[in-house]
Amino acid sequence: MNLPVGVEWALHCCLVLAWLDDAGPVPTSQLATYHGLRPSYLNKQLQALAQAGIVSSVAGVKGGFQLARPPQQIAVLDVVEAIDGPQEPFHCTEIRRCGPNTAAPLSAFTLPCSIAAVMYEAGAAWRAVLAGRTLADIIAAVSRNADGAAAAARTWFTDGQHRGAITRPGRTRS
Amino acid sequence: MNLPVGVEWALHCCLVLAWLDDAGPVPTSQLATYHGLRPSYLNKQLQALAQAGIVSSVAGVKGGFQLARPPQQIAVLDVVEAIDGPQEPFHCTEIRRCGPNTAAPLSAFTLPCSIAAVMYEAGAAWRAVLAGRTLADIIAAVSRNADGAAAAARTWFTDGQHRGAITRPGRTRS
DNA sequence: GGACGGCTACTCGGATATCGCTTGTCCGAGTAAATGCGG
DNA sequence: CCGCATTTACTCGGACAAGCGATATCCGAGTAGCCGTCC
Repeated sequence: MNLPVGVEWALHCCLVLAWLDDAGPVPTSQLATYHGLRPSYLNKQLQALAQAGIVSSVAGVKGGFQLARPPQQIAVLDVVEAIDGPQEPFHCTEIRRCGPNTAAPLSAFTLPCSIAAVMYEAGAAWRAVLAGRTLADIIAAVSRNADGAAAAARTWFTDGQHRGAITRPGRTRS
Repeated sequence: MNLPVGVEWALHCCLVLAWLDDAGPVPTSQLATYHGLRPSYLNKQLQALAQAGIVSSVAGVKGGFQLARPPQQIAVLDVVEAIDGPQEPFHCTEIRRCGPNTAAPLSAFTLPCSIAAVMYEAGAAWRAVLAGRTLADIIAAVSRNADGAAAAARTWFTDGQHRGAITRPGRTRS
């Protein structure tokens, strides 16, 4: 029950891309430098986002990624499922049918497994929260909590500061 | 974002143990045969349940496992966390502080990351559903959907049928 | 001076290695029942 | 026949491997800007 690290990376990148919406495409290298992440692996996450239609990629020398939809139309769930996949956390393998009950009539199993039903209900609650929060909500929350963040990011990116790439160690989880 | 298979196994075993509450301890081998599971690996899951205080183990020749609490006091969340661990699905690594913002004053980050807040909220919703459903609820649901299941299990276990262990292939996910 | 063709540098995109964690297995410590023996 | 010590078989408990997915990296295809040349 661990979400891939790429989910966090993708969400933060989407937030930055929303802040820089009108500034043209942003390349992976700048996003990686800004967040202190490895460009190679971040590239993979952004590819997944592009394949899901959340961001659009433009090739070429001034290329990069930009949001494909306005932030109000990007749910957090969209980003999570783009990286992690749309599968349920819990998979029912119908073990209630694997023991001596194999001989039982098939009609006894028309209704779903009650255990799986509870787990699916929990998964639905999880997705409901993520589906109800959009990128616009996060933007609003950040502007409430740390108002200067958006402006600072815009300044950093538009001024093209590439100095001092602060890399963080890979694979070591604090 | 995948729950270990052991979660499903543990929940089904708890259900059976609840049905056989007054019949004394049930050994791993019988639980494995009944569900068509590998005894060695199931033993590991039951150990985790015992360590969490959900089931109590009795050693010896007629030993096995039995529920340590009445089913009304065993939430589904207890079983899930006993197997999967109590950790959040999402881990905030504070990447907002890793880029050029490293130089920013610490006071700018007193409030939690808005992205992490949404993810934590989703995790809380997930746990809330699992915490609100107890083993007794599942028993009630099964008796509604498949009334004969409990009685059939009781008969199978008390009659001591060990014949024909139906094993299911490991690692192959249908 | 303006337009065009070629070049270059930078970007995304996917194919390719590596590591940790879940999965899977095994054997030893411990215990309670069963058994044989003595009273 | 009853009580007790020994044996025995069965249980849990934890230590020990294997496989797969997440993590991490690299290089090739493609494109847009730039530069030199020609008209």
